[in-house]
Amino acid sequence: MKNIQSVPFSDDVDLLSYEIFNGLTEEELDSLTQSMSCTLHKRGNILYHEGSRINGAYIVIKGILKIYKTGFDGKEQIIRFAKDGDLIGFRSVVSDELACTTSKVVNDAVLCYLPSEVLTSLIKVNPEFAMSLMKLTCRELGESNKFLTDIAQKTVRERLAEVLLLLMDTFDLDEDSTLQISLTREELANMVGTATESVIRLLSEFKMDKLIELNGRKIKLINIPKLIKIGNVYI
Amino acid sequence: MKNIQSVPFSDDVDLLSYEIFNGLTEEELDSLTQSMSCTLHKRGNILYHEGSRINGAYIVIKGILKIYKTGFDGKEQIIRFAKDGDLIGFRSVVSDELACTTSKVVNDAVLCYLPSEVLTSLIKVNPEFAMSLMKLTCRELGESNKFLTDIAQKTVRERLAEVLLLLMDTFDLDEDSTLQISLTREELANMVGTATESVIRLLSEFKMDKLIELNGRKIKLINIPKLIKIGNVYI
DNA sequence: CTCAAATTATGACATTTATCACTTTTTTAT
DNA sequence: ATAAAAAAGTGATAAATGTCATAATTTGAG
Repeated sequence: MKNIQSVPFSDDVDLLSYEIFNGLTEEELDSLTQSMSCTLHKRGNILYHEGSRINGAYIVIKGILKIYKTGFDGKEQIIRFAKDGDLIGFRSVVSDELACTTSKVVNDAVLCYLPSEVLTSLIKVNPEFAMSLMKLTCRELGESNKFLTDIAQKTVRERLAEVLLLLMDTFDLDEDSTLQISLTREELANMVGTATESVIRLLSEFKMDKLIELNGRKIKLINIPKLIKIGNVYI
Repeated sequence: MKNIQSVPFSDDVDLLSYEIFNGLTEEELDSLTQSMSCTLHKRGNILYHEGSRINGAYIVIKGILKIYKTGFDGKEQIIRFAKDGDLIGFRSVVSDELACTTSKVVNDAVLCYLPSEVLTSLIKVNPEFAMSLMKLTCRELGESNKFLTDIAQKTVRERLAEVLLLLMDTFDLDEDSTLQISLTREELANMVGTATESVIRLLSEFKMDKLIELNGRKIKLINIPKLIKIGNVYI
């Protein structure tokens, strides 16, 4: 497959710098490095499909992936994005269930594969690591519940404002206060949970109201306080 | 407070029978029993509020609680229900964050309080217990993501059918195929993520279509296959 | 560079769902 | 048992959002 390439594990990647691996000892980290295989994945590549059995997790070294579920009529619902330092696929490994989401590369990514035996044995051997993974999952659960409530109660307009701010938090703005990540209108719709046309119209409205500027897929946030107000986002 | 009463820890409650405590040794279980304080909570009692700091989790011995988030305009979004054997409040203890939900007693409940130190020390000492808690959280996360997708993509009608089936799975039907749990229309609306009036109207429609029978808050499911079809529920 | 495919954009319209105002019924507390 | 409060039910209406059709523009593969 031309869109996956094996890449040597680069020595300048410092696993320790990733929050998840905080509790690991030097030796554990070394053996982890040994058992990892790292690959380069091109945009569009699917790591795993919803419903498939996965035998390990991936740590994202570089790049961006979208994690989504596919609804009854085939429409994607984006659950979250993963970027450097994020662990993906881990939920299915631990819960011993089939993957409940699909992971697709949005920006070319370098990923390291962690076989589930390695992961579970680390959990059993190192309680601090177990705790740190558990924290991770609990935070994710908190976010998922929050977003569930938002989708249930906020209007599409409010949710779109919120999503723009969420993207700002996750991927930052460049010097120009433009969102560093660029998504298609459809992908935005799949985050917000609405129709693509609705996102297009609302973005135009936001532009008219001088909240944002649009330049193809680049979105520049020019009135963040107002977006916060519209999205009912309390920080 | 008259709606909380301390109750002696009854010897016929077998903690081991709860899935979460599977991995614990006899001694661990004994010391756990020692450090637990059990109380009886009346309907309407709030265990903890969203945003409050909680210093322990509760194991539900008996009764039903609803776990919900409060939206911007004060509307509740029910995330899940907890019943015998379920652990609640645990997420905030582990992630070391403020409670992100409120827990309210729906059916009078007996709850045992587990101080967070006891819980965290058990996690550190017993990897199997840690794993079992992690599994629990991961499953919950999977469910939350599924529900998120449903709310984002399904119609209110579909979601109501789905919620009825969910309640069937969680609380079973009696001999009469009536849902064992009875909720107000507003509570149903707060699960489905819609207005109370919409639930009232849709329940009437379901009744007209001979899918259910209504008797006050008692809901009898008389055409489950059709409900499955309407809710697009694949089992 | 070029062309097909994908994406973005826009208008018209249908549908769903929320909101409000009000009545009836049920539940709860005293 | 009775009054007050809460919940259930109903209709009218408005607002939000989805759907469909179609055109313009952009993107990306070769």
